[in-house]
Amino acid sequence: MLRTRGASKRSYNETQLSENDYSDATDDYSEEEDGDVDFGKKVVIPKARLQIKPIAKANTSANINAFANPNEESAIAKYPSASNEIPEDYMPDSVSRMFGKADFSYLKLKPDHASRPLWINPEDGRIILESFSPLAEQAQDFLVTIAEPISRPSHIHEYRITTYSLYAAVSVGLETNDIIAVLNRLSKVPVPKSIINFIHSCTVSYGKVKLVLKHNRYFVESSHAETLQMLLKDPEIGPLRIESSETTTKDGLVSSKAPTGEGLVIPGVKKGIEEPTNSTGMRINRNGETVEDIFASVVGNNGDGSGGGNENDDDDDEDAVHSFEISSDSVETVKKRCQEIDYPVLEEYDFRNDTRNPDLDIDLKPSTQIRPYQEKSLSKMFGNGRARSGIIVLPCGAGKTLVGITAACTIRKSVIVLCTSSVSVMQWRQQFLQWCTIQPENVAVFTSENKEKFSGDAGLVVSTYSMVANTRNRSHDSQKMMDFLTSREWGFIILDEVHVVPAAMFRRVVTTIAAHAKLGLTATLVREDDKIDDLNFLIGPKLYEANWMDLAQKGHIANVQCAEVWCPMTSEFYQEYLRENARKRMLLYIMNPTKFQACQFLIHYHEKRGDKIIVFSDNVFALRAYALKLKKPFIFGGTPQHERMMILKNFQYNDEVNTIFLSKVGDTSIDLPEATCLIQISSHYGSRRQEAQRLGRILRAKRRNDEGFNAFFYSLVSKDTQEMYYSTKRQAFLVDQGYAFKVITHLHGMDKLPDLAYSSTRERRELLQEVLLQNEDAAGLEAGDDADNFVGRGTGVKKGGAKSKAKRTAGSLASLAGGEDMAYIEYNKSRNKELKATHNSIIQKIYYKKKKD
DNA sequence: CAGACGGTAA
DNA sequence: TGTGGTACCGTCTG
Repeated sequence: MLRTRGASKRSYNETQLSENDYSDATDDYSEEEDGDVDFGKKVVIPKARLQIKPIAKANTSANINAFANPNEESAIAKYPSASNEIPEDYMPDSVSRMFGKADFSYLKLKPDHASRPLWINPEDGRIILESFSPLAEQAQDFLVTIAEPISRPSHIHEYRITTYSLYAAVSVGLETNDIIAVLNRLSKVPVPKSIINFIHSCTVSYGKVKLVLKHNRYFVESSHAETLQMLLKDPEIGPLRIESSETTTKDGLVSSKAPTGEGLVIPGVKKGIEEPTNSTGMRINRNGETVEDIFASVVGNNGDGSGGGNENDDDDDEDAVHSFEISSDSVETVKKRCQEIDYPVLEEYDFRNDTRNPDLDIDLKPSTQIRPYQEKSLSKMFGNGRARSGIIVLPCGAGKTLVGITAACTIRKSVIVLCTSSVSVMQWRQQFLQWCTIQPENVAVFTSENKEKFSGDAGLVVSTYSMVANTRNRSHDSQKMMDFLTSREWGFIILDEVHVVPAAMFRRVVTTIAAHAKLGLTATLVREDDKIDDLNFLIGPKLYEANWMDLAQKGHIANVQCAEVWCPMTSEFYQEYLRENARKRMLLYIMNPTKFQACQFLIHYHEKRGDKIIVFSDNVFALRAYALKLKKPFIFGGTPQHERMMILKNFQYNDEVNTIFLSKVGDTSIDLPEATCLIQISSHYGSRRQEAQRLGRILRAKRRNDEGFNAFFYSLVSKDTQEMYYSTKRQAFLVDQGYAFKVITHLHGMDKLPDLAYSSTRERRELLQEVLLQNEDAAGLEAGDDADNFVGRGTGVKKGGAKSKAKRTAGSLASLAGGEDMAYIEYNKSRNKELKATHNSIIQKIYYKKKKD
């Protein structure tokens, strides 16, 4: 039943598209590269492109239709049925939706199109970037500013212009005409009218309305009085205005002088790293350095300081600022409404001219240096000399914390940091003390066990979302601390793991804490619900998003080989699987003996190489079963804190503990030591964020660059089960980031592994009985009953073991039969090909086994 | 310190 | 095509 359902969702035609199309398309370009092409030459779109799915629903408030949400399309691939073979054309769907149903053949190519890297789809604002173009890097910088990255595999990147992305572009200082000019410059075809209109209609109203905090009160501000009048006539916003005691003009608005400011230096920027011309450290001017760079390289230097004065676009009105007050309770509503009516609210903090709030004595230590991409993200934030509120997206291990700390050192006002767990609270505190000069007495931690204020009139508070968002009874100390937090004005708030903020309770923190500037940090700006867009008005636009592949190539994060291992169900298990209901099925496919064996094999394999391995299982029963059987330590929710610490310490330093098993605790809230190999045994439910977060656990393993890949990520899935469906969904985020997932259908040598578990029918029967029994009285299972006395048992753990880092041994492959260890097919062929050419990894030595002749 | 509770993610 | 059952967190209480 399952099989037919899977099969009916997608046709092979669609999945087949990506690879073929790339090469076709590339050929098209190179054919015309000779230069003497007619302006009128038609674009030839290979037939396959024309029959892809219709584009999904139109985005709300988009002026041109069909701004599709990529996530709406189901990512169900067709899986082969009972046989062990994979069809040759099996392919996941990261880019298959690229061209939509559009036929571009009516578009006229520019004569020199070959040297221009962009295609623009006139119908939905999708932009395709040829990432092999010499201009690709600059084009990417530009695109990431004005458009949303949708999918960035190796050769072709897909972006989309949306109302949000344009909002972000304007808020980092780009102007309508700049956007269009650069776009036109980069595009192979003239920018379509529809797109120009869209950009115009979106951007004219952007940046006109601001929200400012004064004396702990909120004001909606604009240099255009008529804009505010318009807002006040809005049925939702109008009633929310509160009468200010200040003298108001006859139109009900308060007027004051507009602030000015220039010449800001971000600390920590190493002189002359990226731009040798820049000898005085990076000075950021009103236009934003990065943007200008793009203009210079792409548009040429004709701009005579192009785009100057983009902030206050109507010069005549520049000096006067009008405003009306709203209560803190209505801030969210007002911002939401403004976003809806295409007047998104800009939040900027002119911290250098803020004399009312006391300065915080904080600076980066001289030894602290930030990386180019960290600097780039910060230049988006401080591009006009003020602090813009918004979100910075960096992969795990890329130094988000340091970005936050540097921002705090730039603003130099009281700062509050919110985290999801108390472990990260301590980490933030520690990192602040490590990287910058803040004094410990100026740092306060606010959690259930620590409620001390800082001394002095400015300081740093680190706390958790639940502490601040709590609506229930507070302890006395907690209430006092909370009063302290709400009674004062904060210069800056850092929201760690900002993707949690849209949650119903957590979102209130952004208004209960009155902060001038807000910075959201996350690795994965995705949620499985539709709340992620709310961040646009809760926090602000996405200011910067790093490309994982870029960072990996530049050695900032690890280069990870991802693989999905297909484990056939044993016949006994599959029979039961078909019989059981959804809940029991889950346990059956997780406890599938073949999967267990695959796990055992991979652990064995990677331990021999000297890898440090983390095995993830969402399911606690399976976690324990696997770990106990393999005699490895495990940590789950019920594991007491000191035991966790002990296991992690051993994992980190003890040569004999190279594998640990983790439940969902490992996703967040555990400070994991470096690992180089990750195996997921239970990965049901399609959480892209969880998948990315787990992969993030091995991204720090970047120094050991001995074989091209520094780290390995395996997902074990039981074949022909529900798991296959979820697995594809989960991978979507990583595939969009450009990761290639290989499918491994057979682990050669697995059956020859000594002590292979469940190799006899009897053992498998017993396991099945156990699983079925477990199912029956699941209620009777006391979570964690014998976990306590497990630690270290049977693993040969020597407590406080020898301090030595993992070593890689290269020789292990030879010991494996024939060198053809696994059979695989490739998910993302182009990416894999690339890697194959330069690297000599394990999986490479493995080849795709075709059908037996 | 356990246990109740409410929160989150999917 | 949506909701749900599970694992986990943090906080407060006695």
